[in-house]
Amino acid sequence: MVKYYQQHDKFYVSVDCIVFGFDGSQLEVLIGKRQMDPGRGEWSLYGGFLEANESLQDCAHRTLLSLTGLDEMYMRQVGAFGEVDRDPGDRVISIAYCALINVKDYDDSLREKYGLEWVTLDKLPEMYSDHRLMIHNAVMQLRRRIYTRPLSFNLLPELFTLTQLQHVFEAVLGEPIDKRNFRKRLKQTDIVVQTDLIDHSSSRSGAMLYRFNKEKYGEEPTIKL
Amino acid sequence: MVKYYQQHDKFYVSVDCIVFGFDGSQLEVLIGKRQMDPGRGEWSLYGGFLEANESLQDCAHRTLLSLTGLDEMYMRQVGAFGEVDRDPGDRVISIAYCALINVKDYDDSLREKYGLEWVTLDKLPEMYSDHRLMIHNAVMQLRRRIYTRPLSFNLLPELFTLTQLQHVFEAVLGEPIDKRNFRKRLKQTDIVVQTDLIDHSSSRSGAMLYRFNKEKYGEEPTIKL
DNA sequence: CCAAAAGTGTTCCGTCTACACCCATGG
DNA sequence: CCATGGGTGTAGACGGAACACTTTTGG
Repeated sequence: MVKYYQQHDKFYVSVDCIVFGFDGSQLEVLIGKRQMDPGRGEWSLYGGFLEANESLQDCAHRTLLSLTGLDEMYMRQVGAFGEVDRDPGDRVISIAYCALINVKDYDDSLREKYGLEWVTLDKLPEMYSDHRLMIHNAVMQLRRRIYTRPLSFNLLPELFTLTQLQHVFEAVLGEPIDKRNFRKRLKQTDIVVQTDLIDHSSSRSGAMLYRFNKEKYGEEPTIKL
Repeated sequence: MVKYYQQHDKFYVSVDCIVFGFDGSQLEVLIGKRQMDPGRGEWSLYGGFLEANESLQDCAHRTLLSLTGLDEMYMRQVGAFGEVDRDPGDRVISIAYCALINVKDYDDSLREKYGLEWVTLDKLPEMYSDHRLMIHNAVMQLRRRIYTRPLSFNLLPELFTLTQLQHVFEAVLGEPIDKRNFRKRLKQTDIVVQTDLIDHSSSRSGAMLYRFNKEKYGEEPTIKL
């Protein structure tokens, strides 16, 4: 094979994953203490180096699969980070991806295996490299998109109550939402479907369980909430 | 220096620039026929390979400076593109940046030197690699941001009429806007300042010239238009 | 004098917001 | 029986959309 670009520099390329979960009232991020040098022991996102035969998406997917055991999840590129000295180990270009998962689906033994912790956004520690900026950008992206894309459901179980869904919105946006207005808007879309099941875990009288209307919103379309 | 990441693969990293201009009624992109193999002769964005001592931003800036002769311009990352076979020459990870320039400021001899053409969005030809996708994503980003960030001014001269400004919005959004409503909203912000100059180039009776209120909107803040 | 673009307000309608009470149930 | 969270409707404010005519002046 002809080598066209030989005269140019090559770089390490990595993917860093911002994994968001929801603890019932707040957004959480999965972070761990770095287990390699440099920066061993600093709080860090989980990432991996790009390999020759995989796309950026593939790399993010592979990283997230090993990390969570989950194969299908919401995943989206946040952006590329390329400051010269962003990584103290060597020059690394990193592409940040954010993922949303339902904490209940998450295999906690994997969390322990990798030494990871769920940390709520308001308690984020100082972090390795530019990982804090990555998280910040990911949150901003989430906020912009939550009202127009059906992504909140990725943070919830298959069945959820409307109150839980509202809590997700409040956690992402960082501000309270009026219950009646929220439900009114929901009803105007057909984005959630009522089931005949009732959840008794959080209320004496029980709350209706809903599910996301997957058929109509498969490919991340635009919604209006 | 200790080499921490030696066991990992390295990649060529490039920056591709989507340069938008405005011809008075439509958005245009600066593209050229590729002057190197592979893909020689195909329509392509202008890009450059990342060098060891520069950040992604720096690389985009360097590329745009050599291309346009302009040193300060609106520039923003669109995203990273990393499909395995996206570039027929070799594996290249490319970060797309979009820039907005005022065509009048542009040194046309540079355009000819690099063999570039202004092409309106509705006449985009087939393009090299994934450059069409990059342009598409850049346009979508522009549309999302135009009402909340003061970026339209980058496509116009220092002094402009309100009609010109409206045409920029219409070109970006791809749909007509009501003149009176547009001006009413503009007035509610203090984003433009009227000058006492009159433009006679497009009208018998002349139109007031305005300028962007730079002092208040220096660091790309949020506006509401 | 006429063609062409600039400039200017009002009304209506729909949307968003604020707001409070009853219900059902498990303990 | 009572504490807790679930569920529901309305009125008023606000913002966005639709809409047409007058003015200016260069040719």
